[in-house]
Amino acid sequence: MTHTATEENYIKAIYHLQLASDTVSTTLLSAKMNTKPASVTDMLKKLRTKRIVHYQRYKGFNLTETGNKTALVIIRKHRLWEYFLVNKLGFEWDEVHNVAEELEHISSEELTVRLDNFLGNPAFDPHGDPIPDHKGKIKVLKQASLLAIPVKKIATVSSVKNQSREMLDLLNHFKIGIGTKLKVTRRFDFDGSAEIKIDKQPATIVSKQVAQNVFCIL
Amino acid sequence: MTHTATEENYIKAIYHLQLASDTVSTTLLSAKMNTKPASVTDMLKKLRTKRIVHYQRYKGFNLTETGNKTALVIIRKHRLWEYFLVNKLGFEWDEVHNVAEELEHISSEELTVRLDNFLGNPAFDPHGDPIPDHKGKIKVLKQASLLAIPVKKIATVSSVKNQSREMLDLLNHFKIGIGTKLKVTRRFDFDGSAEIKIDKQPATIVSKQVAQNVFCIL
DNA sequence: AATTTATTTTAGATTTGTCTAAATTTATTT
DNA sequence: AAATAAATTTAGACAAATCTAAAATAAATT
Repeated sequence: MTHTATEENYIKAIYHLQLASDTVSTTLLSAKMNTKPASVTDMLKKLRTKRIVHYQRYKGFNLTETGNKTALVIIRKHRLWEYFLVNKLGFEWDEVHNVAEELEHISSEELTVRLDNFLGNPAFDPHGDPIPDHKGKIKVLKQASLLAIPVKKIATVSSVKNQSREMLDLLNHFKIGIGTKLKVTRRFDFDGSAEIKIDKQPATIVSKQVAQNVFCIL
Repeated sequence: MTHTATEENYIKAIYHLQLASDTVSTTLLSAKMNTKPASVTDMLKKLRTKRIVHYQRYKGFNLTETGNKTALVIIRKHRLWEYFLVNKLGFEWDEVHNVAEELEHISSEELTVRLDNFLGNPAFDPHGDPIPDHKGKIKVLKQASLLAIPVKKIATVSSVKNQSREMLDLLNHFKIGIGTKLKVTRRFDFDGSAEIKIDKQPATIVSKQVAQNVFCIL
């Protein structure tokens, strides 16, 4: 079955909200979609007849098996295009999201397969988020933020949660990117900041806000 | 001003019909768009308020200056994506049209610029159709079909009108592609077929239908 | 437990792009 | 030039995705 771009956007949004909690509420989804709760209710009825969501009035909702698979296809396309935009067209990190929001709705399956191969079947997008493979399988990394990793262990930056321009600027200044190896040398309880060290460079301090958003594998 | 994908499709269709004759009729456009004449009338009113077409009821219509520029932007994107699909992703000729029909509506100007550069600013798409540059300028070739070029002059295949799978199959069999150098050695008036020669290969005969669709520069 | 508050749903309206059927205008033919 | 045919437009309707305002249900508080 095919879906409109709007339906796909709802499906994707439900998927992301379900990562936090299994059943999703109307108001929460309306906030994420920048629509009114009434519009969400209308859409849920449609998605229910398409067997994309389990939904009973007043009881919240979540994706069916089919809905989940559909979400993963959309996310796969989104992240493959982000990879393309950054690694082939030279876009910056923070510029790609909106364009990828449009590209993810291009329907051709053949296109997705060929794009995936052209890019070398990447497992992670430029922000470090995993790209589902053609079966919908996701590589899960055991990640922890700079707030949570043990002190003095070398870690590799694997993803960055906040994908704003401002964050990118700051990380560029610190010379931190996906794949950067670093260690947390000290933590300061007063403000939650952390001292980090990259190679032989002099140690620097990153704020709690930064530390919360930068994830590493050990 | 921005346009919906549907509006863009109408604009592009009007552009193509205008190549044949300067003013376009409702029925002709409805046939091209696979809609009813009444729907075309509705859309024309909208495009008129957007100053995309000159239109007076019962009198036909054509694109304004603005409409023309808009059409060229859409065609530019369509052909750049076709080039990408064939030359980077390895699609065949005849598979790319439908996908490019979707991709041409992606709105980011930055994307178009970067894609163009990534591809090396190509002047012609895989079918030999010219790709408008960022100013809307088109490289016009003095082309003639195999029916019209003089006998025994070496010519270079520059474009193919019919872009079907069947045509591609036949041209692959003859080893004819964009850029192939050949000459017409004889013509047969009975059925309009032509004998052609490519390099040192033995001469072959192509039907009138093929000859009409293959265009060359001298 | 009753009341108040918050959430969710329904009802009815709007916009976009389409349709059919009927009316109008233009073109063609006798 | 009148009659017929063809093309075009109008009028009114429908589905999709949204909205506002009001009603219904659930959750929280006294």
